[in-house]
Amino acid sequence: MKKTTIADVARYANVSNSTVSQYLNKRYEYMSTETRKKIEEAVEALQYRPNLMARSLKQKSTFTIGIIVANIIHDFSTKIINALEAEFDKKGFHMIVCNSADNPKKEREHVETLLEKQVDGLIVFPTGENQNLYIRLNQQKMPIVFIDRFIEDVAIPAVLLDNFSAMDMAVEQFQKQPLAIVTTSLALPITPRVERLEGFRQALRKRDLPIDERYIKNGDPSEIEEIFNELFALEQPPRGIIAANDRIAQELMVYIKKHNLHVPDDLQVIAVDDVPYAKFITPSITTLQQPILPMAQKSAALLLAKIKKEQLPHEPQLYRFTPILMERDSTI
Amino acid sequence: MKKTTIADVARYANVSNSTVSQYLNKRYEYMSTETRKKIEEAVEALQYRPNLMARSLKQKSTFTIGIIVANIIHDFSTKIINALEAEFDKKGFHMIVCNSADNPKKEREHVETLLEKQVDGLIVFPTGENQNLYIRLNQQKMPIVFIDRFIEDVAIPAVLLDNFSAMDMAVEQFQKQPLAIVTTSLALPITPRVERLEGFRQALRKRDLPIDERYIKNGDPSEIEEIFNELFALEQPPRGIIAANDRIAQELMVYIKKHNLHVPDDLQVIAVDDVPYAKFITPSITTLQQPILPMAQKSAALLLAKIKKEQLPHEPQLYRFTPILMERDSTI
DNA sequence: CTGTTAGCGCATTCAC
DNA sequence: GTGAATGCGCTAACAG
Repeated sequence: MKKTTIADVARYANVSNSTVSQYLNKRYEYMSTETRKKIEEAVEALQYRPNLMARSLKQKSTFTIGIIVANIIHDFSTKIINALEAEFDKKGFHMIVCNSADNPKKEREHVETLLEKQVDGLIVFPTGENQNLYIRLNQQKMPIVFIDRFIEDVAIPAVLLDNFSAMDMAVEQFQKQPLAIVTTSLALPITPRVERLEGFRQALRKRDLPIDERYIKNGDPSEIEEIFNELFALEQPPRGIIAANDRIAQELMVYIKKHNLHVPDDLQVIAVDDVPYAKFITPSITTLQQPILPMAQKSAALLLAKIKKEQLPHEPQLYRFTPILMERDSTI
Repeated sequence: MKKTTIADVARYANVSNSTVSQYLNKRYEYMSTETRKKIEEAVEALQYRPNLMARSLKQKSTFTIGIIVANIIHDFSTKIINALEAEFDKKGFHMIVCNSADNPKKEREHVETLLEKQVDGLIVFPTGENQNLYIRLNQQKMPIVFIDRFIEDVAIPAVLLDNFSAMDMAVEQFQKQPLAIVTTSLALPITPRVERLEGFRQALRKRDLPIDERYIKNGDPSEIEEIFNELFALEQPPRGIIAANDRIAQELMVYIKKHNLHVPDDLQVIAVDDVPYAKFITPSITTLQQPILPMAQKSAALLLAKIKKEQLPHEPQLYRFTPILMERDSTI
């Protein structure tokens, strides 16, 4: 019942604890082939498993990293988690996954507990509200990488979509006006939401199209249907609409079906995030796919470099990834 | 740079380590309000954070549990992970999430490392291949709960769908014959796949319908298109088809669009797992929704009970959950 | 109420 | 080559 320890193995093999420790760390030069064999047998016989916590306590490294996603409900979050898991698994790291649910307090608490658990590094989708916390951690050289979002004036690298190019690419696809964009709530200044709306405005400006804030909307999922109602009650209903993320895209699909809107003739549609149904729904939906795998790989690589203290001298703060346009029937 | 420890706090506050430890564990009865205040200040001034690993080493409990999903690619897995995260978060537990990718060797390795990291318990989607491992762990009283699948002759509770009722409900919905079912690869005897095919056979038998194995198929995602080709090349193509999980459902949707099959007139469709697009695609798809939240709650509760040694005397081994039928246009 | 002591399981000098 | 001693940071008796 009681766990077998290194001492049990040592006793069984008739050697000292430290020799067993050497063996476990594969420093075989420090022992005879004979003792090595004895220890091998003892480990097998006793079904010995080292206690990595005790080891970590000594070595100050746990081979586990903390992930804090802002909202596990988004498709993008789960896809990133999956990709990160694959990356870190290759390097022998485990991930503790937490959800801040876009709640800065929960975010802070998770960060603290994760640090108390001595994780080697942190990957977080920041809510945007804990600047001081991150500034402090950064000073303490805690390895951190942001994904999807960043915090102004905090020198922590962030991996995210090039939201401005994305919106430019989107606007470029539409043939008719007016254009609208809808995203989830801006109650917090969340990077992709802010940037996508701003990118939308820039793309219109660049083309000398009028910017009318009545066509630039945001709201909680529960309010989205009402938002669409308002949009389509305007004297000039939108002829093209950008769903700024997968949640909005889904609401839009429901709305389109319910009100029997004709895509793309009456309304053209582009969704950010390559939702799985985009290609087989009728009509198929044009999307801006985030390059999940490269983004996850970059994040993992950045974090691992920091953990190994391979700090690049002048590392950029923002790593922006260009989306992949999947042209389909909703923008023909 | 060096982490501040309990000793630093003790020195700063002019008390002993153990008094600080008492304070940290909120055993305030054992100290004067004065010293309590002093320690409070010291903790604040030094920005002290306890090292939970050191604590765990002593107390033999880490408040982290290991999750091993068989295939993170399935919608069901990520939904369960999300629900579990919420449950365990409530109780102050963290989760280390691993993916075995349906590879028994990876599964075993993850189990071992997780144990070495001293997780308090394990929730796993077993591949089905490591009976001996689980039997051993169960003897050692390691708290474990299976989800979605179980292993024969291993006394570990499993939370899963009532696949037999599910198939009966599905068959009941169809109005025309012949009926077919397709699931992912049976290279490994994975519970839901085996049970859904068997449940399908039972449902046919019960209704005195012929059982023709040519209509009961399985294969890797890459082979699915070919499987549909075979199915629809039969002298009597299926008039109703069950997609036994979300991956198959997606392949089926693509196939239907590509070959312009008419649902539900030519072909009726039911999918297991309530895929997000089911309600807004045209025609909408009838699904058998797995009750994710109750399943996650049950699993978490079972595991936590085991961890707290509240072992029920005669706990059942299998907790089967009835699916929720979402009747939509694909089976009208 | 507070301090002393002795581990938790392992790694690492440093003598032998 | 091998072992005894020390400490990682914290908790838990047990004295005082």
